[in-house]
Amino acid sequence: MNSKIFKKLNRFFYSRPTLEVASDLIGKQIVYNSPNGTLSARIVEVEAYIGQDDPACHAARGKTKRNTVMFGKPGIAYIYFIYGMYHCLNFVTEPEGQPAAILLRAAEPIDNMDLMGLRKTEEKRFHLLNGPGKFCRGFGLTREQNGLDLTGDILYLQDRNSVVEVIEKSPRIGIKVGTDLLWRFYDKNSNAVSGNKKGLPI
DNA sequence: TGAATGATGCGCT
DNA sequence: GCGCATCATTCAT
Repeated sequence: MNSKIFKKLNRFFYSRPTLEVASDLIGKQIVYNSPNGTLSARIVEVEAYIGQDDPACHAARGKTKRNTVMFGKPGIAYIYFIYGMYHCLNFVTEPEGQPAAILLRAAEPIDNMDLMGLRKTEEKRFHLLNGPGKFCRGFGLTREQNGLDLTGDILYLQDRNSVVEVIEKSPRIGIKVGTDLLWRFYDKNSNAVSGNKKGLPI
């Protein structure tokens, strides 16, 4: 079976230093066995949010009901609701007790684009998942999936040995503090990076 | 074609 | 009440 040749990312992968994990995530495949079918995409853009000293991190002012999973074990999905209408998906990193996570900002659709497209039609291929809110909308992820274990069989990441020639770094997007840190990573050669107006036909 | 803005709900002070 | 790890649309240039 195909699943045998792809290695699912395990707990140890996520437990490492967040910036290492973030860089390694570019080119990996995210798979979601949703109620409507299996969706998958190639990750092309992420951002790191690390600990209590990062002013932009949700954990900067301590543990709250919302950010609890960030303080838990690595390899868990942290999903929050934002701007009254969007969701953002993060992967919890670092050993338990060290709050940190990686925001998934953009991906290239692989399997079941039509399912993603049913939620938002007339999209072009590389415009379907090119933003954190758009990714969750395309995949149908909401707070109901907050806390899902990424080492399980519902939502997980795997290594497809996808080639990434150039990983670019930049300041994180959409925040007002911590903008001096170059904690955004993206595949320079992808057309699905957020903010790219071009896009290509399906 | 770049900048400004409205939509919309919830977590946190 | 305020502000937010966003996005699509509108408006000005």
